[in-house]
Amino acid sequence: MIEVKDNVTASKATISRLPVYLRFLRDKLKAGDENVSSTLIAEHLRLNSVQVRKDLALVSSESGKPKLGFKIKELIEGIENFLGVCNTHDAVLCGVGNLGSTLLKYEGFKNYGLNIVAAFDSDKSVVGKKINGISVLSYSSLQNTVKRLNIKMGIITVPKDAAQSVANTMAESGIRAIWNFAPTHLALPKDIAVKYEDLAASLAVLSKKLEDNLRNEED
Amino acid sequence: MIEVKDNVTASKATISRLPVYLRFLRDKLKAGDENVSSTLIAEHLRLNSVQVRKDLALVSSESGKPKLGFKIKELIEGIENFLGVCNTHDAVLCGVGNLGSTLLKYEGFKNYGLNIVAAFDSDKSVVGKKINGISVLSYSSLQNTVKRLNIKMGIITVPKDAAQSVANTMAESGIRAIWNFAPTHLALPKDIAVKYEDLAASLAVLSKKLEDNLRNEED
DNA sequence: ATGTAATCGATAATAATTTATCGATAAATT
DNA sequence: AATTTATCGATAAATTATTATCGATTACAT
Repeated sequence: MIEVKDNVTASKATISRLPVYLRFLRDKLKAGDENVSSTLIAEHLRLNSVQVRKDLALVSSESGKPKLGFKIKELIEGIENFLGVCNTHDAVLCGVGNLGSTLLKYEGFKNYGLNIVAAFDSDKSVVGKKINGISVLSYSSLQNTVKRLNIKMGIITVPKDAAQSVANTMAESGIRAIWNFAPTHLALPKDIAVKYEDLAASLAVLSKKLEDNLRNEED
Repeated sequence: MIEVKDNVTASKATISRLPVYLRFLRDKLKAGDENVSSTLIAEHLRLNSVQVRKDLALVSSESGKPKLGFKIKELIEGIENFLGVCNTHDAVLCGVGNLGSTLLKYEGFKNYGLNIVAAFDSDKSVVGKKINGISVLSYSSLQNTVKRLNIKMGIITVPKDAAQSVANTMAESGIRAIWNFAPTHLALPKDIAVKYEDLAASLAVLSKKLEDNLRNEED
């Protein structure tokens, strides 16, 4: 029986650190370790140990032991539970080009509670195919499928110019969360959650870090 | 002549918002608009208008005008300039699988100052090919190439288990910033900047938003 | 058994970020 | 020309996030 903490609010920053912990912990477990200290996690992940403890306190039901740290298994369960790895989200993907196909083939999502049930494209040459076991259907059937299966999450991997239109269709079909990989801004009602997968933004952050590092060395 | 603000420090949060502004502004410009207010940007991007003004003040040399807002062109120039879209970074990519190929084909990087000069893989069946004009070389030549061309940035798109080893090689070759798409944690010296492209983390954030939205509706 | 070192959790302090307020200004309107 | 309105920038306040401190606890070594 997994104990759940309810009414817990984690900041966006914490939430994005949790999968990082999860990864690290899974690696550690695989390596045969049973316990881990916040200090060790912090060192490896370049974080502050107090922060690590605070984050973990939010999601883990058991507390750590002095000198030993935390039980890795416990932590993993806690994080998985918090992130809802168990209560899986069904999703549809729209746009089976390079990126779309790549995502369909990506096995890692299952570990994080995402289940892509169907893909859509308007290009007849890909419709009817199966990628990694997921059928590619005609774009015209998106709306019906989403309604019928009561799907709440959509992934957009179409070209820039088509993205807004796809997003609108998804919204009309009842989708409430959109993961947008198209390099464009989407105008959508506020009750629809949107997450932009913005490679440019990531790159900007990395470039800045690099420049800062290089500059600091000169001085 | 582009005026540059120097010694400006933007927070990580600001830096990751800048590309978002940039995209939005480019869209607006394309749509024929000349001016834009912080209010409008904030509304569309779901931000606070004061925050938008502050962010823009960091990167833009001209100030906005009451009732009109900012000149879009000015803003674009300012952001591009700040993000170093001009001072391009050369980079190498390692791991020409699904994801690697997709990234090599992605044209958007050029708009953000990233220039992938070569790709590497240990699989002989892809070595020698060209993808989007970029040669795929043998992994064994990575170190020499990086040193010779004095490349500072590396992109890792190899499978999980190979990532650490590739990262080490890159570090030894003089690379100072690593963009890691492999779903694993990397242990690296602190003077090497690392940016994890963590789809799981994005997904976690989106899932949380979705759950919160759905929960709020029940009440 | 006793002491030592590592770690925890709680609380306090600090720092960073976001948001609110407000007077000033410039375009648009009357 | 005067008034209204939208917007700005600056400053202040509030919120949030991070880091430091410290007594308590527990395994491990002596």
